[in-house]
Parts: sequence; structure tokens; C-alpha cells
Amino acid sequence: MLGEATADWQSKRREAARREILAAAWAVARENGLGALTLREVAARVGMRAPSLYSHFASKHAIYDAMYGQAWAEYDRAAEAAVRHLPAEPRRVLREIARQYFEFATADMPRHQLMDLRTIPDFTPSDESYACAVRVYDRFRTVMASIGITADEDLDLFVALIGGLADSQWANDPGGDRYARLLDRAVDMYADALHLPPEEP
Amino acid sequence: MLGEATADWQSKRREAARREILAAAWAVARENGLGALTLREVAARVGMRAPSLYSHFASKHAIYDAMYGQAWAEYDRAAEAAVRHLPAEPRRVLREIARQYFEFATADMPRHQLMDLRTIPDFTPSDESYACAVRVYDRFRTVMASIGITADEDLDLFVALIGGLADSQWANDPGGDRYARLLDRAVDMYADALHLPPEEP
DNA sequence: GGACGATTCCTAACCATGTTAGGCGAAGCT
DNA sequence: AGCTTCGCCTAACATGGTTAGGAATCGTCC
Repeated sequence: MLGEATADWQSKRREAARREILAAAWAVARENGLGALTLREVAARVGMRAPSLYSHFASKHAIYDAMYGQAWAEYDRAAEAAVRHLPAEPRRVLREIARQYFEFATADMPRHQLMDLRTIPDFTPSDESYACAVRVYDRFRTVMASIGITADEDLDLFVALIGGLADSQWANDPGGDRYARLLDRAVDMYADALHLPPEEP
Repeated sequence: MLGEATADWQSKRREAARREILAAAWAVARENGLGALTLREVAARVGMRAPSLYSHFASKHAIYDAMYGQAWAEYDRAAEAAVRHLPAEPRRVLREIARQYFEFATADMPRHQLMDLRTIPDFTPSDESYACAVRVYDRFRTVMASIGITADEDLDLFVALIGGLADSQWANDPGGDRYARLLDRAVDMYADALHLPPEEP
């Protein structure tokens, strides 16, 4: 039987190794694109051979899964910070949420691709990773509720709207700001449709 | 030198073979998903071995390219038909375009994935295939111009809106009709923002 | 202190898939 | 008939995910 202290030390080493592998995976994805993320390349960056990664992750999908969870957790942190200083006016709240999402989505292409479940064929996140995404959505729902928007359809519409703009940004003007301008118009369209009062100047 | 009649006959056989291969590729994609589209599988369905496909397509990407062109050409035909009986009221025109796109996009998942350039890594359509997509966009721009919408930003916004809803449909409610209902709301939002007159009952 | 057990890395290899090389046979041209 | 062309074949290669099995390391226990 392993002693408690040892188990703790070992699990810390395990965690460190996992973190290092994930960091390498992110580096590869950012430098050469998600498509270039190969086990042999990741392994090389941490001074290992590909099969050794299996001591830390059950499969390549497990690495994707961890990255997926990390990305959503990252977004959750950013959103949490933003929620603490929410404007008073509902319309400004919408704008804030929209901008936050858009900035996060357009700041890092591989991260954004990874957060989209359609990107990796046959990928389904683990419960744990998926919970990170759900947490974000719960926070979003709470904020929306605080300005009186609770209907599922209203929430879905807002998400589709902002998501469509972020995707269009990547598809049609990566690196530019063409859709950032449209974002404000979209938010206003949406706010008008829901009869939110205009902003004070 | 080959005789004229023979060349013609041979090129017809070549075309027939290409069509057969593409049909098999579509069948595989629809039955087992885009990810299951493998050269060996396609070849098997047309009674060949994988390398023989290279007599008809330069690479797997060339097959994707042909499928991409076909998909957009298909949409172009559908759009052309719709354009011939456009309603008189601008708002109804928008609704018509939106519904048309949404229905086409949600009718066939692999086709929709393929029409999105992000789906296949490192895929860039040939000029010829891309022209099919451009043709669709030109038609769209013409119709929009006919109801007085010409600004690039207005067009981009509409496309992002409808595209976002179609993507959300696939992501969150495949097989359902949750986002079809939202489509009409989105169109109205957009039409209101552009001060289009309401529809007559 | 030495044997045991777990852990972690390695090499070798397997399988799937896109792709290339090279050959064989049929079919048409001259 | 002889030559060329074409379409298909088999064999093989490169890459990439994965598995099998072994060796080294390190903490634990007698």
C-alpha cells in the first residue's frame, strides 16, 4: 500500500506532467493550427515519445477533452470577472455580454474551434469538461434573467446571433474588425425587439 | 493521335466515372458521416481499389472540391427557382431567402458541413467550385438590392444571422424545428432595424 | 539493505488512410 | 499486326493513433 504522503507527491507529479502536455498541445495548436496537433509532436515538445502520453491521457480525444474543459473554464473566469461590474442598463448588459463573448471567441482561433463540438469528429466531452461549458451557460442565463430575459427562445436567439457573428468574423475577416462593428448593431436589433429601453448617453 | 469520335466517347466515360465516384462519396458521407469518407470505402462502392480513384481525381481534396461545387450548384438551382416567384413586400422577400437557406442548410448535414470551408482542414476550393458559391452570393446580393438593401454591412449582418441560426439548429436541435421558429423572429428583428414596412395580413 | 510493486518511460509494432510507383491488359489508332 | 493510351491493378510508403511488452526508477516493507 502506498503511503499518503507519497500518493500526494506522486499525484502532484502526475498533475504537473498533464499540465505540461496540455501546454505543449496548446502551443502546437496555436503555432500550427489544430490540424497539426499530433501526439508525436506534442510528445516531442515535452521530451517524450508518443506512446508515453498514454500514461497521462487515455487517448488523443482525452487531450482534446482536457483542452475543451480548460477553454471553457478560462471563459468562465473571464465572464465571472465581467459579471462583477455589470452596468445598470439592460441594453448595456447585453452589449457587455456580447462583446465579452466576441472578444474571447476572436482572440484565439484554435481555442474557439475547440470550444465548438463540431470541430473534432466523434468528439463528445466528458461530464466534467461539459460541466465547465454548462457553468458558463448558467452564468449567462443568470445575467440575462437579471435584466428580465428568461424565455429559452430569447436566450437561444441571442446566442445564435452572437455566435453567428463570431463565426463570420473567423470565416470572412480573420484578424480584422469587420464584425465587431456589426456586433453593436445586432445587440441593438435584439434589444429593440425585446423592447429594452435605449441607453442613456 | 486519337480520333475525334473516340475522344468524345472516352471523355463521356470519364465523366460518367467521375459522377459515379462522387455519387458514392455522397452516399458514404450521408450514411456514415463526413468523417467516414475514405478513399478505400468510396472505391469499394464503385468496384475499384483506392489508388484507381487517382485516375479520376487528383487527390481526396479534389473529391471534396467537386462535392463542394456540386453542393453550391445545387443551392444555386434551388435559389434560382425561388427567385422567380418573389413576393412583392420586402419583408416577405427576406423571410423567403432566410427560409430557403435554412431549409437547405438543415436538410442535409454532410452537405452543410461541406459547404462550410472550416470543416475540412487545409481545404481551399478551386476557382471553378468557388465560383458556384460566388454565384449564389451574387444572386443573394441582387435580390437584396431589389428591396433596397445594398450596404455590405447590412448583407453581412443578414448572412451571419441566418447562418448562426442554421448552425445552432445543427448544434443544439438536429432533427427538430426549434430554430426554424426563431428564424421568423430574427427576420423581423432585422427588417425592423432596417425600417422595412410590416407585412400586410 | 534488499526484495517487491507501482509508475513511467521506452522500442517495436499494428492498423488505418492518403498517396506514389510501376506493371498488366484491353481497346483503339494507323 | 504493332504501337499507344488508358484504366485498373498490386505493392509499398508516410503519417498518425494506438497497443504490447520490457526496462529503469523510486518508494515501501520486511
